[in-house]
Amino acid sequence: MARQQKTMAAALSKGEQTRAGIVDCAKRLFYEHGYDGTSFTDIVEASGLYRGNIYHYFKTKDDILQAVIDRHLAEFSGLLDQWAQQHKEPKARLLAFLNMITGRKLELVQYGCPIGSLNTELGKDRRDLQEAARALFDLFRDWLAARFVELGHQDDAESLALHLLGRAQGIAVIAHVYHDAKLLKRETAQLQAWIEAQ
Amino acid sequence: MARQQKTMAAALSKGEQTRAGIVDCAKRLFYEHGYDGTSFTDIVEASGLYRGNIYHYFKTKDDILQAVIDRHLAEFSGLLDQWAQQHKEPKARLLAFLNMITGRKLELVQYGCPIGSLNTELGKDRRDLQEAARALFDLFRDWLAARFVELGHQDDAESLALHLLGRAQGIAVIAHVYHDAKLLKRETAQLQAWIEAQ
DNA sequence: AGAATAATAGGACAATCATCCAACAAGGTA
DNA sequence: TACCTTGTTGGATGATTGTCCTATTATTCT
Repeated sequence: MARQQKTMAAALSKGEQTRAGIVDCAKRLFYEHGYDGTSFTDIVEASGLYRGNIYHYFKTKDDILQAVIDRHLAEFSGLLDQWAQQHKEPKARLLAFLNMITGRKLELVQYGCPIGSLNTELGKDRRDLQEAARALFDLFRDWLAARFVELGHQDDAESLALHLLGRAQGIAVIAHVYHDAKLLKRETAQLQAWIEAQ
Repeated sequence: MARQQKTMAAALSKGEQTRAGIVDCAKRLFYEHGYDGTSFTDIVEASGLYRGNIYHYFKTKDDILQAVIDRHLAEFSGLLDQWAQQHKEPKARLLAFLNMITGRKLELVQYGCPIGSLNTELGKDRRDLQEAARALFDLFRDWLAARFVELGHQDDAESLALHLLGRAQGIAVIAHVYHDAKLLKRETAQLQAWIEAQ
């Protein structure tokens, strides 16, 4: 019975729901307060569980982070597929990437880029975890590079992808530091022009 | 006697030396391990003091951070003055900014930008401290903007300064995430061309 | 229905954290 | 010399951290 439910779209067992809820809360908390700034207690309280219970799902805090990274990967991966379906022109697909940025400008201004700030934090003292978080950059880098290949830039597709990623990161950092949504709009508009010139 | 020594250039009293040593160690530790990743014990051990002694100089860890920010401000401010003296042409002065980045590429690749990563970390959970750390960005923004005014961009000098700062931040983030010094060189070369086109 | 497994409840653990204190030594000043 | 400020030593503080038990209850499978 439960096996059959699993084949259905959104039918999760009770445990799977709890686990997903923990990852949801942790994802938000890690984004808003950082990995180190979020304690086990914070996650426990946010997900409405008891201390010991969460340990039934994740052995360590690092395991929770890995699950959060996997969740991010799944969500962004879904977004990329969506963009590829919605737009057929390479440039239109690249512009969808910029639309995500402007569409999320409020949270970006308030908390910075979830991928960039996570990597920056983990890069300081947790190189092992940063390697896992780097996969999020890889995901975008490869997808963007594929678009530049579509545009005929076979030789420097990866360089262009990393250039675009870097520009986006820089915009996020400055917009976050100065809590300036207008700056974010202005700079993404410049990036848009850059894409259209490729 | 001690009063007279203070009027001399590099004559610090014993206490002032100890205090400067604490700030030195904290500056390095905060950069390499982050603010939250550095404990009081770490600072105490790195500066070769005893636990209680450090409290004689700084009441709280936040006070140490403020002193570290002030130290950064003083050092970068000295750098900016130096560049202004060494170069008279506005573009040459702007290129000196890029030379700092390429000159520090090894530490940038290893630990990221000291200003950017500090602001990113503090922006998560310590808005009060991030406001203090933002002064480091202000310092560069204002100096760069003054150079763009010299180049005749009176109206959008600040926008151009923030654009340049953002580009530099993005380069630092990506180069750090991928530990890629070549990427840093390649991207700064593009920024150099951008400056020369202004 | 009964057995096996998953999930919940609640507390305990040692370690580490920033902070603080009080006694002590040193050094310059009167 | 006596005094007072500055600096040193070394430990103690309570709060918080991540991790880990052990019962007990709920769910799932046969």
